[in-house]
Amino acid sequence: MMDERKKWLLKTIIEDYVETAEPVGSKVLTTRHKLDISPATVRNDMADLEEMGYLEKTHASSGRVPSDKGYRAYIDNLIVLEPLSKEIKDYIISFLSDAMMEAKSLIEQAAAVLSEQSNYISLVLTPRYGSSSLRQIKILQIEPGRALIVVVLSEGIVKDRVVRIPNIISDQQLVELASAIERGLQGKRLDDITLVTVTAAADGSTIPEPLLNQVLYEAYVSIKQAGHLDMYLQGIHTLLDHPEFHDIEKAQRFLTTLHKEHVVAAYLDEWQAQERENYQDNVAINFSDDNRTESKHTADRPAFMVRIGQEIDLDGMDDCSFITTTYRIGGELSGQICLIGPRRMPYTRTISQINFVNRALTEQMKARARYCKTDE
Amino acid sequence: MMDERKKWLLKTIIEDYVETAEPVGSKVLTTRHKLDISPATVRNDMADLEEMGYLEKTHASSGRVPSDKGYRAYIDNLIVLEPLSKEIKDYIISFLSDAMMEAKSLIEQAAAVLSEQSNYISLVLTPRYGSSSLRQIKILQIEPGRALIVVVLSEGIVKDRVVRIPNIISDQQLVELASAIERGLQGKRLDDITLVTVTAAADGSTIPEPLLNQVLYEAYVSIKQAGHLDMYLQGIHTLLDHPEFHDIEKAQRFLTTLHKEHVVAAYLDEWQAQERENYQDNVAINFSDDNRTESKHTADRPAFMVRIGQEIDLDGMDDCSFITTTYRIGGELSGQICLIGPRRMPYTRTISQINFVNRALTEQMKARARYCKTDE
DNA sequence: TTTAGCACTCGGGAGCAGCGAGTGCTAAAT
DNA sequence: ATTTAGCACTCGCTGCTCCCGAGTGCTAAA
Repeated sequence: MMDERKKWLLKTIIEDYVETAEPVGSKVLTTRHKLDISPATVRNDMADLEEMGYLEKTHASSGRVPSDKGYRAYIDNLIVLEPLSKEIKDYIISFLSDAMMEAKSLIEQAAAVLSEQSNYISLVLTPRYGSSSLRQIKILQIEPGRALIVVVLSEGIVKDRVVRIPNIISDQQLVELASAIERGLQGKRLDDITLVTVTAAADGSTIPEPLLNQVLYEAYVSIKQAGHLDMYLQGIHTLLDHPEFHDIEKAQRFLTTLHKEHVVAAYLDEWQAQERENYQDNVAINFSDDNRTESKHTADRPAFMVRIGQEIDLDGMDDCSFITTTYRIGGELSGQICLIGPRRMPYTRTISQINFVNRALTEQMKARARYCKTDE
Repeated sequence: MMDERKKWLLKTIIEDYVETAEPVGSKVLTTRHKLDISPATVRNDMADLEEMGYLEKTHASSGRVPSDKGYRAYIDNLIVLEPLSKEIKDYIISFLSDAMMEAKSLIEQAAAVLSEQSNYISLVLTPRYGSSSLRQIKILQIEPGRALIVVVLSEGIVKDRVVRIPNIISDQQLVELASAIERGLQGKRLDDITLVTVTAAADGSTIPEPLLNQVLYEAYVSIKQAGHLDMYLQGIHTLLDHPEFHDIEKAQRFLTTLHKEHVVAAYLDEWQAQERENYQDNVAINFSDDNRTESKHTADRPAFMVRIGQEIDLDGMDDCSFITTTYRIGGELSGQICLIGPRRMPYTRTISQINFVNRALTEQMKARARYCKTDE
């Protein structure tokens, strides 16, 4: 059914289309690649590929354009990733190393560099820290009536927020309260901490009852919020660089959906959960179909997922592609890196980029851990 | 030269154009507003207004469109602001009151609500805190090798960052170091603090020399960064709602410039400085030209500035308008609220909105201060 | 000073023709 | 059994013309 030549054709058609953004026809294809078969032969194969659902026509007598299914086959079976150049790799690494210097977090920088390199929109989700545990909690009085609550998780993640507190509590009382809570809850999983647990831990505080409750509530919320997932979005300005968004309506719907950040984040999060279940089935095997397939990185390449077109059911994003990879911090915790662009995307390049950013990010995290832990 | 009727005409033409986005012609104008003068008369006046530079034609036989100068005259002399409805006001206020509850800062929320209400892009700059003074500095060890440095300014502004430190310093040493610095620098203006001052304040620490220097440097940077201006941008997704950006090239250039956030921020910041100098001259007097001018708010209305079209020299923004107002925190410190949209903008509405957000923001700041200070 | 009347301008949409890149199909060639 | 040449056909795009309508400026009368 799907012989080697057809596979090669499909791959080539997709790559040509990605490059030119024009439907590709039989004639052009043969000349462009100096094929030793005639356009007519190509036409026959194309007709077959179309019947199998890998290609589509934009109108009755136009060239072919890949369908969702075509892209899917390409990604799953045909693609040959090309390694990034040394310069690019070094650039990405140095970009992330600088992150410690600046106020921006490593994760934020990862989103920035990915978007910059790919010229698409990037989106990085932090892990949900629910299964992580509490290491420290501090309450600093900023001024009478306001305090900064700092929560440190076992992975060294720091989150803080400014809260209102009753304005007649002394610095000393707050410090004592915080250490009581810390002692009581240290090592507990975030998910297992409740307002009741917090209150219990604070037993013995010298702060009078009603005032205490307010502070405890804020502490509780801070701990809970520390477990929430954050999201960094970068590169919206690249949107109009891609002809598929020159249709204003489309671009508008896209932006509107993207603006509802939590919707997109929730969507990605859910996916990740699903994906982890089916993981066993999806062991993608790159069956090579020509001898250009020298460089395979199956070993050290982080797993990536691609969602194409209709597979995405967010309004206004049904002719986009999402490329996502999962990065890990320590054992349990994982977050996601995501690249959003039109379906017509140079996957060989973008996948390499997202994979490398993933590797570099993970590397930096480890390096940080190593630096901090002293041993190992 | 510019009699009452011409003024009224100019005002009406601008308001019609703003509403319809179509060049306005003499016929339409007379019927739409049931004028008791004929189209021919209107045409004569329009010709005059054009000659004076207030109106333009898009082509030889088209209706008129306001020029930069026309908008300027409108803003300076003709506009009659309309107060916001009670509902809207309440909504804005409640939106900002909630800010304390969420992680987002008041200022970030102000940007969000302004953009949401106006459906334009909003941008809020925090003050530069250089002239503000240091109230607290704390250094919390997160784990060996990493610390959180918290800086609190006299206005109750809190900023913090995670830094690397040598990993053999004890918690106790850090606490002592921080209080030494705090004692030494408390009440000093941020601008007056240098690495030398910080080092001097830390004299007597038990941390050995080379390690100490690293920490001091980070503390110094944290203090300096606390003085920097931050910027919150909201509402990019509204861009394509406005027909003037349906030209892809234009929208693209706009986004590219906006992406260089620091450029825009610097630009606004510079303006503010300039504007403050010429402040005396600019005392805009609304000379009323018809008796609809019942509701003037000259008294309690915060000053706003509008920059129109060519007056803005940022690439890709030369047919936009910037509306800015300055909000104050306490005495010296002031930040900016800015609304960016196309020149054709319902100024009566947007100016009221930005003014009200300014008032509400200032109010919230005061309320917070009052709550914290207890007295007053 | 205002207005009616008129000739003129220009953008934009509708209708139409021709081009070109593409197709599918058939029949001959390998 | 494939592959290929040949051919008729399709359809989007471009450019052309034509016309409409909303708008103008100018002139002469009110």
